[in-house]
Amino acid sequence: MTVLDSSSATASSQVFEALKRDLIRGQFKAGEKLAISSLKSHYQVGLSPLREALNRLSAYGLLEQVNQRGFRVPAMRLEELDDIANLRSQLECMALTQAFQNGDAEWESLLVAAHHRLRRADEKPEQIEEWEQAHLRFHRALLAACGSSWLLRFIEQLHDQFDRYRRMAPPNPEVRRQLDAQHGELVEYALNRDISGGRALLDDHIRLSHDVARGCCDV
Amino acid sequence: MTVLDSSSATASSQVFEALKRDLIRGQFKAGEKLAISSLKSHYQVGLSPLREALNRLSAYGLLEQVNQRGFRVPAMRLEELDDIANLRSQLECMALTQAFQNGDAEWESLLVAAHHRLRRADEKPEQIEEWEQAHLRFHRALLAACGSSWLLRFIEQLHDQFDRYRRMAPPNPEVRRQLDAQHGELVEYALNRDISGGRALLDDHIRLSHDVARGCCDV
DNA sequence: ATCGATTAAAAAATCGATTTTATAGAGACT
DNA sequence: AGTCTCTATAAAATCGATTTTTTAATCGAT
Repeated sequence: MTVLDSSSATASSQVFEALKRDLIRGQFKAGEKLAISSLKSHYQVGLSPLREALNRLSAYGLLEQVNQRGFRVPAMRLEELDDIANLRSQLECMALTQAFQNGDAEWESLLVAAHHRLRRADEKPEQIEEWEQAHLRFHRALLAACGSSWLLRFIEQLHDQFDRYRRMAPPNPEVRRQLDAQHGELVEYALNRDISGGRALLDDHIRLSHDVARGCCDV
Repeated sequence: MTVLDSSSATASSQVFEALKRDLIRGQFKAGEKLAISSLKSHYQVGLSPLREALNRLSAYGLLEQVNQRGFRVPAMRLEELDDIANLRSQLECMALTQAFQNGDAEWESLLVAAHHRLRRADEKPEQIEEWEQAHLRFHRALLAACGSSWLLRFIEQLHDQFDRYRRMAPPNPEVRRQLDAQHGELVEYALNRDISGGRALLDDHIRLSHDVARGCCDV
């Protein structure tokens, strides 16, 4: 049973966030059909806010809705992973270029701060969720200054999709070490405004995760 | 009062489609707060399917939801129009390249067919909606063979956003003539697999609509 | 045994009513 | 007059029950 906080947010948006997290974490089996009544008791909400959350999640692409047949978790397809990784790489390199061109001192300091928090989160390997959040925020901070809110929106969406695949892979300390090193290098490139270096590294960074995820995506 | 058809689609998805169309058509004032009860009577549906549709539309970006304060139509901002047009241009050129590389005979014939329907729709100027639909389908057909479903998804979303601005502009026969000519040329480039020519033209095509829309977007 | 139709059960979708929250307006005070 | 609080109203969000549709099981026929 997941307890929802009692902030001013509506029940609907709380379930949305909780369900989104769980879908990306892989708490549901790929291709599985969601049993609404069990979700109701699991997340402790009524039918209306739950259905509203499910509708938002299907518009976002983390669920599929079939008319009169409810909601299902999208299947994992190798072809789709490749599509997501490839497009993510292209869009993020595009954003990186603009961010390196437009970024100001404020952007730099937020990026350095996000990187610091990521390194700190790295120290406690037992709390994956904290690291995941710090990781997402780091990548957000890297591109935040790109100046295009629609580009950032699509990148965020692809990142969530990508993570759904990436998080299927078992933890690999060696890969993790490499990825962490790349995060540090990305900050260096950002501060030096080295666009071509940054693009190449970001591309490698995504490719490395992609290759790992690829190994766990059957069919 | 909008009458909904009686197909097998759920009330929820029918309102979604109808509302989406009306939002893009500019039937609601930009920045306006939606009065749920009046929507209920206008679209002749109950509260639940209506709210589900509104939730999907905000996840899609055609509405904004504020906690405990309902749904509102996003404001029109010149800055956002520029962002949308610019990103749309980049993503569509990316897709065009891939479509021209991957497209087969089936793609060619569907494109030619879509173009034909667009020209036919052009003949009856009184029925804007038919032309709009044919126009959307033509642009879909042009890029359909790009091979990336996520890229197509984002392009569709941007196209809808763009149209919300474009359709504010009053009809301009001269511009329309130019755009129509470009559609024909795009087909030519597609059949010849002329990627650089196609990209340049598609870029011009979007820029032309962008310039027109820009004139009607105050602030 | 397989296919098709019929029906019972389960699940999805929708409705109407209730609860909660925001908003606007009246009155009291500075 | 302006600001504050309180209250009445309106709107949003949620709940519980009903309706509709799908799914699964049963029976009969080929």
